Amino acid sequence: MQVNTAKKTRIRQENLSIILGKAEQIFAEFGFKGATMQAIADAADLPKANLHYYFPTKLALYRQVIERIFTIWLEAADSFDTSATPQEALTRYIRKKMEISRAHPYGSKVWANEVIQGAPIIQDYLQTTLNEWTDTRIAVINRWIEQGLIDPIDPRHLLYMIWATTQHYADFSHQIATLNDNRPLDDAQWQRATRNVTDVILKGIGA
Amino acid sequence: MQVNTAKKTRIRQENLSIILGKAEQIFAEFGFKGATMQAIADAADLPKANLHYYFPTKLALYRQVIERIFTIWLEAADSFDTSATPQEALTRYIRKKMEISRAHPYGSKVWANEVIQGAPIIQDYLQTTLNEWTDTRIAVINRWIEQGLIDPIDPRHLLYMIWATTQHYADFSHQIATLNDNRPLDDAQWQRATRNVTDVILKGIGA
DNA sequence: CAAATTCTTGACTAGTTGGTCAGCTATGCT
DNA sequence: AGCATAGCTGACCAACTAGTCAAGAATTTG
Repeated sequence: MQVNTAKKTRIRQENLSIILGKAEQIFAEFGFKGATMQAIADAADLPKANLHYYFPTKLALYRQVIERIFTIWLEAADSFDTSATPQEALTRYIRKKMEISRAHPYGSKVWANEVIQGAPIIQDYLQTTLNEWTDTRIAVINRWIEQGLIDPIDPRHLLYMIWATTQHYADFSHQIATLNDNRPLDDAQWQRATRNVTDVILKGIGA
Repeated sequence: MQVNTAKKTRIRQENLSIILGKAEQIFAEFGFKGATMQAIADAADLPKANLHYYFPTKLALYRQVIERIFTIWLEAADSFDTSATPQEALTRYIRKKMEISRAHPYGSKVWANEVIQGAPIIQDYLQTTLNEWTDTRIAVINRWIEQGLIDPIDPRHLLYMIWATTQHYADFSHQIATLNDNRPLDDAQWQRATRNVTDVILKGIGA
């Protein structure tokens, strides 16, 4: 049975992967409504009807794209180690978020687009998983404050600042490139950006 | 002639204003492609054909919306007083940007959407006006660094951080509200947010 | 090899949407 | 009042697009 399934799904796995990747790109570039199944099909080099064989509707495809992004987000969330010092936890978390912004800019853009438009699809994720995760980190930050390890800042605004700044490098990459002689940031520039962001935030909260 | 024009355009002025306002809202909520002329017409309580009387095409309407937003952005830009101290200039600029995020969330969202999608419409604004403005402020920040008024940080990343953080409160207002018991931030919370952002950034750059 | 299952695809449909237009009404001026 | 200009609008169309489907090709299994 397992062997059977594995063999069955070889082609399937490949096509799913290609379609999801291209869909992410097209959704990021044109928004949900602006992205057409035909455009995604062309990008994936498949006939449109084939897309509907794997994903019954455009919305279903979009949901899968969003879920993949959310998984990556959770991966970064874990790097906010609640048992570490403020310096360690935040440095690692910021670095991870910057790495994700660089590795998955399209995913970040789709997510941003979705939230900007009122999160019609991912509302439940925000209300449950994100809300819970945020509460635990707020508790940790408050403990740091009580212990005098950082300044008494509102933990929520610290988190918003980290999210905003790190995701900005993905979501606004076009603007950043335009102000960088129309070139995307190179390795050294990404490193410098990460260091700058980390330094300012850590120093800014007195860590 | 002038009197004539003024009288002529009374109705026109009113309708233009209503349409642009509603269009901003609909574009923010559904993106360019997702926003329909019919939806904008309904929101403005006008027949669709009437929209096309004032704006020949959807793209023309969108351009006007974007231009209005850009004007507001320029207004904020001026508050970055190049002759003031770092503390004064940045405090005023951040406060202004936070005020705009609160007063014009839809405009900010349209702008964000546009940039995320590669700025197909506003590319020229980025290349010219924004680029020039950025260069002058970079020069100012570098002077501050030379004079030892702030830490030697990359001026670009400081600007990106300010843009990202302040605009986050507009663009991600839905997410912020969700994490705030499903309520938008109230007056006190906006003040607190502004103070937090200002404090962390100023302290973070050693100002 | 033959049967069964999975995958592929061109052609089609129903619904949506930007934009048009001809004729109408309201407004303002002399 | 009468004329000219500006503003309004229902009805319509062409283009586009998500989704369907039936028939065929490829792959796997026994």
